Amino acid sequence: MEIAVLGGGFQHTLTVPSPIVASPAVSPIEKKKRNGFLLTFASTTLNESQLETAHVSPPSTTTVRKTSLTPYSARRAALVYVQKCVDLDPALARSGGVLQVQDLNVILRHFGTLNRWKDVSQLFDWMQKNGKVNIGSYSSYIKFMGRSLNPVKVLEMYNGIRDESMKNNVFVCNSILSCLVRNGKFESSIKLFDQMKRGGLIPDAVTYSTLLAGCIKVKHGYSKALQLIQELEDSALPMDNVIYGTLIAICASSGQSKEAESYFERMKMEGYSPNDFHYSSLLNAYSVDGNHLKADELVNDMKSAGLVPNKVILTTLLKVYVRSGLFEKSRELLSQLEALGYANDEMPYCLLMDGLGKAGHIDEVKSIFYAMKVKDVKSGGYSYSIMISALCRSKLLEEAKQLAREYEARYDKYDLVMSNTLLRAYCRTGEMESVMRMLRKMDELAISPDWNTFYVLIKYFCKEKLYRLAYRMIEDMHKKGHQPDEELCSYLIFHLGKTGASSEAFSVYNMLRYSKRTMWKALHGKILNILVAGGLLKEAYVVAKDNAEVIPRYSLKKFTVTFIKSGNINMVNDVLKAVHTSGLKIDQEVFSIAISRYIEQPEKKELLLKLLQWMMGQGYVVDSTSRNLILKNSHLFGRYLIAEILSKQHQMSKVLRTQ
DNA sequence: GTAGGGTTAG
Repeated sequence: MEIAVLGGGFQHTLTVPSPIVASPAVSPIEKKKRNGFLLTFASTTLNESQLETAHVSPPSTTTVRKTSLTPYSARRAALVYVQKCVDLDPALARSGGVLQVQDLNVILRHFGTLNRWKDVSQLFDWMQKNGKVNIGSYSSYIKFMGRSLNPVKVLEMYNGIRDESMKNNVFVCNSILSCLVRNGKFESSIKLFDQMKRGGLIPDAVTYSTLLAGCIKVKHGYSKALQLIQELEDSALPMDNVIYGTLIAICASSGQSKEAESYFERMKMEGYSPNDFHYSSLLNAYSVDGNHLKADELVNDMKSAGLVPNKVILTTLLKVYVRSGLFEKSRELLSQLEALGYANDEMPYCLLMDGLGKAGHIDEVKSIFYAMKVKDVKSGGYSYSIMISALCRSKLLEEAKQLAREYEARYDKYDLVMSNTLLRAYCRTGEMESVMRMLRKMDELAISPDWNTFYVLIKYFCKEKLYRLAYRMIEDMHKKGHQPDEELCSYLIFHLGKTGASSEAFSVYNMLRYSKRTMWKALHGKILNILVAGGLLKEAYVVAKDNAEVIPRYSLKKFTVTFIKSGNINMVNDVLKAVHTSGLKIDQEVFSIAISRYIEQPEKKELLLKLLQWMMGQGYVVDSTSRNLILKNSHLFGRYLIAEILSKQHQMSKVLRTQ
């Protein structure tokens, strides 16, 4: 057992150079670089030979007593031993007792720095079980587990903390929030932040800086950032250059170039010198509105300040030129990038290709794409995606499909955008098998579809006349929170209606109606026709009532007649009133249908009486056939009442006639 | 040795 541990430990020192044991010859620069690790050791007086000894023979409480090692050195020895061990649990069982919280934190950070997540987690568990944790342990643990992409585990741990002062400690909170932000859980981080504040957290500049970083790549990130900045200012916390940098990037990514500029100026006014990041973020903001004049000026300012434009700055400048439509200038800059050795990956080519493609210059896009192949530029798939999209846009569908196949054969690498691009190429060329294969692939790789995926598929299924399938897709799309737009909905409503799927058509109509998207007015009339044809009269009533003013007369009339004939009898009067209120004059023919229907169902006599009274109030006259029909059946309704109403009706019609 | 950041492509 002991031999195995020793052997393992030794092997470990051979394969991974331990930062804690300095090698004999270390250059001053090297020493500076490793300073972080060496600090652990700065306070100890142990020399290297003692360390090696300590490492080779596992210390135990008995050896501590029996040898001449001081308790302090024993702690050091135990630290090194645990840090270098292969099997953590037995090592902790043997030596953990000697170690203090700060020693364990050193080991925790050591494992974390080496990306040994399993060890980090195992050690932290042991520390918790043995009550050897402090704020530092928590914040380091959270930091590392956040890096190993395990936010769920981190949250569970955080929720399990009983000690309120620990739970609301600003360091612990900041590292939790950072973990969420880094893993793309911005919404959750904001929710948790509010919860933490209620629990007693007093946020500091780091807290705000952490949350601001999350605003960059989310929708409405800019307005959220403004709220956070307001809070920061209300708390009288200072803005530093980190916060300014983040803010400029947020403005750039949400198209707020004026605001980006103003934060940049404010930062300079407060005495901070902008660095490469500040410059490139502002430059990026200028790309949004294609402001190449300001961009050139900024790059010149930067040079005057003694900074040399780097690869990112020049690539961003290229983006500005492309967005400004200055393709000649872009080509020149790309040549410069090539000369400087800054065009060894595909990004600058992609920027130019994308701009050219969107401007419809497909031949130039092609020539850059093939030139890249000749130059052997590294590609991660972006250039393929741009090229395939450009081909689809120019309706060169066969070429797009061929290139999609080539990409799959060569790279077999997928993310959401690539999957959508390939799907589009296959859908537009009607490659059903490839479409299905792509969908299975997305499923396997857990790539969840977005708005574009659904859009492409629904259009495709419609084209293939697979309307039910298209409907299931749009349902799924809606459930996942993506709002289909009007074009797609009306297209599908039309086809569903034509194939008699009126209830499905109605549900698509409702998706659009209850979304915040605009709605084509004529759609109300279309859906009404579909519902009437499909016999969904109750639904038709809702549509007719809410949108009567934009529904064509003939549709409204057709609905009214159909409803009076076969809709719910209890609602017949309501329908007539609603149609009348919308300004449509009701024909006598319609009333006579209603009256015959009531006569057939004497138990609804109250409704007939109400109708007759209402008609009178609105100046509608009962025609002679209906009148005779009512008189013939007056015993069912109460002779006196009927006679009274009819005589009033008669008088009214006489008045009307003389008029 | 407890926590934070920002730049370019589909």
